[in-house]
Amino acid sequence: MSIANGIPDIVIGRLPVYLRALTNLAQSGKTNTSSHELGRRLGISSAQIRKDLSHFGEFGKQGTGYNINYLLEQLRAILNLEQEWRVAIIGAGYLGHALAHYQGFSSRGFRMAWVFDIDHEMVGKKMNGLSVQHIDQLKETAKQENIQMALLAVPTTAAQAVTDLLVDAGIKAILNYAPINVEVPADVEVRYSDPVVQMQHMTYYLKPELEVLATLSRD
Amino acid sequence: MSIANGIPDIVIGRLPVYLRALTNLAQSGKTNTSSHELGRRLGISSAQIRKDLSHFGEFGKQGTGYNINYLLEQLRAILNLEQEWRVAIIGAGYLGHALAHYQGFSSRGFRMAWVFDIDHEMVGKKMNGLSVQHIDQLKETAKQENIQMALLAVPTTAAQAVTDLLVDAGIKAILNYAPINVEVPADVEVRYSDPVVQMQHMTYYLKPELEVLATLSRD
DNA sequence: TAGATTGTTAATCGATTAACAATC
DNA sequence: TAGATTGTTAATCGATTAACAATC
Repeated sequence: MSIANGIPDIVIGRLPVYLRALTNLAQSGKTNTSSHELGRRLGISSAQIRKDLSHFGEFGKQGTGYNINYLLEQLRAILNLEQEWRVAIIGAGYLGHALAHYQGFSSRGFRMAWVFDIDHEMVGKKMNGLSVQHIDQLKETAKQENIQMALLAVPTTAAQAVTDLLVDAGIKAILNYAPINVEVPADVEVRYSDPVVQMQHMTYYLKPELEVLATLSRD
Repeated sequence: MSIANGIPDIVIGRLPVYLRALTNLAQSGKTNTSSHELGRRLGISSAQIRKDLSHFGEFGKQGTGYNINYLLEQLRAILNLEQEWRVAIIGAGYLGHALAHYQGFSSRGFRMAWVFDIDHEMVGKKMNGLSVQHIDQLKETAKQENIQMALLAVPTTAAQAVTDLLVDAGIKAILNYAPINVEVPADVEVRYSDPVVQMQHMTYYLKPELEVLATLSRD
């Protein structure tokens, strides 16, 4: 995570969530909303939403709230989503396959048109119309096609080594699906997507089963 | 997210990350570590790690740090991971397919042995050996098999309706992969996994391309 | 013993919330 | 106008960090 240039990273992290909620509201036919309505939908306070937005300007009107399309435009500009970002999928396994077929990227600012794998057997195979390339070609392709981001969907054991290749290829943002923390230079963004971390977060709040083990451990 | 019973939710959220890092350290053959080493790996301060752990007890020794296996055991106990949690995959599309084939669940406390879909055409098909069931069977199966958690991998348009079915079936924790905030009763945990939200968080920090549009918008 | 590292306290830092004047 | 809602300030609340006595 970058050191935020004045604006807290936790605020930046909420903007895509606002963007998503506003998009959903717009699709349901609404043209206006308020910090209260948005907050209710997201389970956060209206004050927090207004405060977050106030870091970037004034986007609403007293009495009537926010024009959804206008606020969407502004959020897209803030998040640098006025351009299309080019993203490589690294790893042509089941997860890479699912990512290559996911329909939700292009409408939200991302072009996923490249798949790489280290296995020569996979090279040339098609994934949703995309031809799998060998990872050795990454650097050249990344430069040519101006790829700045990668989704890392390789086995845990390969994650750090492949990350090093991504960095060497000039990739500046990595979403890592492998359950391991990778090291990168300070100018490279890394975020993590590990379902088990999220699931284990939830089990803390769940009622454990009553079972023999529980009884035994009471001694 | 639950209201934490005294212990901040943000602390709970870091425990699975500690658990993961410690597991990786153990696998690399180490038996001991320190808050400094762990912090360096995770990019957080050693003080924060010690403070987080201090909410639950004393797990280390002055001078020598932490026994990795002991700390792993303690963290598993805190996160209710001494039992195996049973988890249903909802949606037999590409993502459901990838989840059904993912090898990383069982070793970390989760048994993924059930796949449901709303499409009758999918019912009976096999996914990594699992027979896809119709969503109408969810409630009965969930009770019988004591399923408490679900991974929601259905289209956005179906997410809320299917969530209602999950809640009705007694599911108490949902990891939602659809890019929409769903409403649930207060006793149900929901967390989100939306790659685009993470990617849009990163684009904020990336240098936008220089392009004609950028020049024009400077006026 | 000397060095290392814990657990904890107090201080600092930062984020959230409540409240309200401004104004649509 | 009356009602609604913004943007912002100040107060509150909470999280992080620095420092260190205790002790392995």
